[in-house]
Amino acid sequence: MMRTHTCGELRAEDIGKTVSLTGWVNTRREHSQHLAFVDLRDHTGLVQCVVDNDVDVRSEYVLRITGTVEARFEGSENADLATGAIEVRECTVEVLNSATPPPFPMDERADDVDELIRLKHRYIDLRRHRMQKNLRIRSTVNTAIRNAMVAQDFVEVETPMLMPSTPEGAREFLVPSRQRPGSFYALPQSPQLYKQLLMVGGLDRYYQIARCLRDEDLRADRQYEFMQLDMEMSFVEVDDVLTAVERGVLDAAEAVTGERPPTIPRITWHYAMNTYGSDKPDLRFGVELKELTPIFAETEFKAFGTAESIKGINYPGGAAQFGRNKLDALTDFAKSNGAKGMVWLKVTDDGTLESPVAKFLSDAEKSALAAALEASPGDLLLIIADDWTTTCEVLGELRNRVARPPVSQGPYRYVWVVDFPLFVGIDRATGKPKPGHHPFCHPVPEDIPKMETDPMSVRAWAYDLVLNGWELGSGSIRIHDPALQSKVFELLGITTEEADKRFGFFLKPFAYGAPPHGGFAYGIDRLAAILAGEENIREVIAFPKPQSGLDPLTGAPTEVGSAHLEELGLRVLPPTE
RNA sequence: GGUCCCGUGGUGCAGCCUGGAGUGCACGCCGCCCUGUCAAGGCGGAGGUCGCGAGUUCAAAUCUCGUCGGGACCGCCA
Repeated sequence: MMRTHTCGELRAEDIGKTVSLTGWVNTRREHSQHLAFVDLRDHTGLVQCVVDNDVDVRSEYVLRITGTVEARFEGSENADLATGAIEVRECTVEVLNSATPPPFPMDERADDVDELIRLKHRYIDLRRHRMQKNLRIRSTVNTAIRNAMVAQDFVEVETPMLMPSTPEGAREFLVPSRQRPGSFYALPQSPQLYKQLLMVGGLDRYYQIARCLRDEDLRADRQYEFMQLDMEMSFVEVDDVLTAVERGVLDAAEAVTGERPPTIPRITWHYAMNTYGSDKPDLRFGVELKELTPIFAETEFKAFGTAESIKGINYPGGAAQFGRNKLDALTDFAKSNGAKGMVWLKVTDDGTLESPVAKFLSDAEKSALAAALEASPGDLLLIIADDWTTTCEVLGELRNRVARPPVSQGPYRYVWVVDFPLFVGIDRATGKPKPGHHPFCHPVPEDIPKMETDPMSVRAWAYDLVLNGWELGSGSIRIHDPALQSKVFELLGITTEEADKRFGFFLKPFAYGAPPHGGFAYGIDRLAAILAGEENIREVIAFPKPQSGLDPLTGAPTEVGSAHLEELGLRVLPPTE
């Protein structure tokens, strides 16, 4: 090694040692012809080196410094630096490489720099403490998860990146075949199909930190490529899967923060919707949805009189921060989310309710309403009256809008949402129900008799893991019984021929003895981002892409030559108007 | 496909509403000075297609339209 120590590790105990350090010039403070201070930086931190100023040493020069560790002069210690008690003196400086000045500051001021500039120069941005910390947190998360899976007898198996195109779900990236021009592989949206085949193959417990690719529009929590902890288990029930996943995510949180979150609570999908208005509820704050429908059973207020479901939330102390403009904006927000309208009430200092609709409500209704929402002076009450789904969903959006802290702000509140509905909504084209999770998801057995009579009420053995209001992942127990699978296909309006065509390579193996099995997959980028205190997964990805999907560093995607295209049997169409 | 916000020396901002010479601030950069600094300090200097293109105007960083780029969100992500 060119160094004897790293920059950030030197302490008072090292005084007297002759050391060689390597790193980048973080800052240089020059005092005269023969005195300058160089803060040398590597991945472990900074250390101050006292150097002779006749060496030309500038920002981001790559140096090897050999010198002696000495205590700093009394009064000149730096408590902000881990190495602040010491400095390296009598330095011999070797310039290993010079550097042009970086395009942005290397300290936290660069957090405000246009992200595109950071991405164009990502190799410099990565030197910064924030990125070093984030990528190491991510590595810690990966390691903790791997260890947890291995400790539970999971076998790591890699699955193909080149697979057949399947029309379901997210838009795929396609890879043209050279040997079969006109035919294409698809890059995996997830290893879903393969992992179930591994169960048929008797692997018993499979896991993989898998790269998944989806050609959908990018967001703060979405990239074209992302990593999932993907797992599948045989001969299990829901509880077994949740327990196995839980160990990994709790280990990861503990490894990063030093604190183990409590056992993850489990709530049903219906409870989540009814209480938080979301299937990915953020449990870090209250502001729960309260049932108000019975209070207005006899009301003369028309907007409430005809509604199937009336619910409200109380944002404590919110009256003062919501003036008329903000309340109008909230109302518009509620409408844009599908509500017919929104009723707001402010609790005044004497406990009366101030609202444009107050005059339509009886005293009894008002006091029952205040009691149900536990209203105190200064509170802001928001009420939605609509069908149950709309009421819950809109109030859930309002709850997040007014009261939700940033996702990265602790504490970490994991929650399992279980018993998702088997079907969600009706496909307009076919008139048939749409699968809530995917078409191989096992119904809750006691609900199977209702599949024909009341399909929308059938629950599934499907579950999501949520952290601070972000969906980390989802999974289910799969159907292993061909008869039950046929029945589900039938309800979905998928004929036997269609099923064979679309899922044949996947379904046929199930005839050869498929074990009951189930699994889960969760996003490592999202988990790492939250544990790193970031609100954007790009901050925990070494080389992410911006919203356009164009890589500002490499220029990808690029055009390719006609010979290359011809070999693949491809011709590019002129741009459409 | 849609809504909203942003684009001014290398970086971050102000200027724009109410048009009048590329005006200002901080950091960085270059040079000089300085023997104990901590994002050192002092003095001096360089550095600009105000994203791009039209339009209005005697005159556009500023007003209008378009376009490109970035961000947040909706659609989309079984």
